[in-house]
Amino acid sequence: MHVANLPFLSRLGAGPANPQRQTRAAELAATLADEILRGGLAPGRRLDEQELAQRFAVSRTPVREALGQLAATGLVEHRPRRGVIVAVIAPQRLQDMFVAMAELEAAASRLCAIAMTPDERQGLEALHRASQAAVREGGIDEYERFNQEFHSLLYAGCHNGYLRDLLHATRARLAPFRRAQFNLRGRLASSWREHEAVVQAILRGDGDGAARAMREHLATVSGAAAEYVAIQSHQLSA
Amino acid sequence: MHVANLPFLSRLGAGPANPQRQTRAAELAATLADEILRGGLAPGRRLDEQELAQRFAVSRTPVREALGQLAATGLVEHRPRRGVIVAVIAPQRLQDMFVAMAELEAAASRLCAIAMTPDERQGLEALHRASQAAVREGGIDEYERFNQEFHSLLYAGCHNGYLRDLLHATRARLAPFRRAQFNLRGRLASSWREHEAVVQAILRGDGDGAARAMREHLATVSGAAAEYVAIQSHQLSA
DNA sequence: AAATTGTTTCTTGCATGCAAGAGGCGGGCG
DNA sequence: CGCCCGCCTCTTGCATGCAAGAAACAATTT
Repeated sequence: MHVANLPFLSRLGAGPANPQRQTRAAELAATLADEILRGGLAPGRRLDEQELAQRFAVSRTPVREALGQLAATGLVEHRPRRGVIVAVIAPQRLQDMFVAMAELEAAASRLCAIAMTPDERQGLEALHRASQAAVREGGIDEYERFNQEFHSLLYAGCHNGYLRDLLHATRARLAPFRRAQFNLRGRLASSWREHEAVVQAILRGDGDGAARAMREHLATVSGAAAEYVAIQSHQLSA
Repeated sequence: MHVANLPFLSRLGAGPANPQRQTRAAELAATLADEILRGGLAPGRRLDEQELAQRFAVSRTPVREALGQLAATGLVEHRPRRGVIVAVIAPQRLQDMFVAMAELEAAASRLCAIAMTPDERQGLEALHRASQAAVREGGIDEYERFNQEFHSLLYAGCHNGYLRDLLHATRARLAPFRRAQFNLRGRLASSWREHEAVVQAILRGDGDGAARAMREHLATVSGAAAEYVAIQSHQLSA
């Protein structure tokens, strides 16, 4: 690339209210992670340093740093001297992740039953009640939003930052493989009832009950893993 | 979609020598991770690029890549344009990690009760029986080795690679704060009895019981978190 | 003396250059 | 006709150079 170092151009498009400027490498890592988790970059796809450098109008150095960071998080795989590819998740590992996710959510539910503040309990109950309307009217999209918020309240309510990080990260990794719409179709009512069991157990301070209810709830959802092979092969062919 | 640090999936510093040659950056990252987890580099300590470059006889480039990877795993903290320091773990987060660790081990125990093969069950029982000798003779070091092996068998027996990774990573992060000897002194017999409860539940296929027993076992151990403040302030002053 | 501001120095972030490994290709060989 | 081996090219890994930000310092002012 023959473009000289033009640092005075770097703020273009960055927006005016840039609170605290990050490094290029961090921005790139965030952008690429986003694309991967959204499914825009299929597993197995090669990430060429020069190509990315051109695309983002930077030199290879920050690109390399970004790829290295992504490799450290497991989102991409680094084969020494042979380049970087988007990580390919084996079907067995995906299955493991769904199972582990259920256990993590169960643990969070248990902690919620013990540790949630009265306000948080009220908030959870209120949200759950509100979602009932979406069930009655069959609003899948709306219910899915309630569903996400429901789980987010649990992540917050467990009052455990580390567990919350594990949950967020695992959820993000599983996001490309969740077909929420698909899973919810025809299951709105039963999903709501499963949530109901979780909520009631939490409200009565029954940690074991909350954990069990959540595990059962997710056991049905995680059947989605079966889809994986089809999705994976489809993505690889693209 | 926002991707936070995914500190827990790091395989840095784990595992034996890689047969295939790695890059300098990866070696450096592994070495530094090891030093940090062993406590050789205290939290808050500044990591100077040039200094590290000299020490390892490389240029700043691979050092920077290594530090970036460590930052992605959460082991160090990167302040843009202000350098890198060894991550300082807040007391609250440490407490959270102990609690989460207990939940993860409980989950593993549950899965063991369900999924362990007959061979694995026999192996676990055999190890547990063998460790009884160390208890009788008061061999703390010996018992600690049995203890580590015991937990390793559970990590393997749950047949869930993702959960195993979470457990390994969390255990590694907590390693500097575990004072195993301290915790075991005078507790050998009770620790063994707690293990006994876990083993028996697993052998009879009682997942809930195994999880509960493991949670109770670790609840006593995690009191170690209280030590943290003293350790931390001591390390910071060095 | 404390605070503030201008200056100097040090460190980081990024671009570029170069050498070595990996993969592709064509020619010689079985 | 297929296989193996050397060459060539492309990519990666690392070193180096340079500019900008941050910290350290000094001098001036209040």
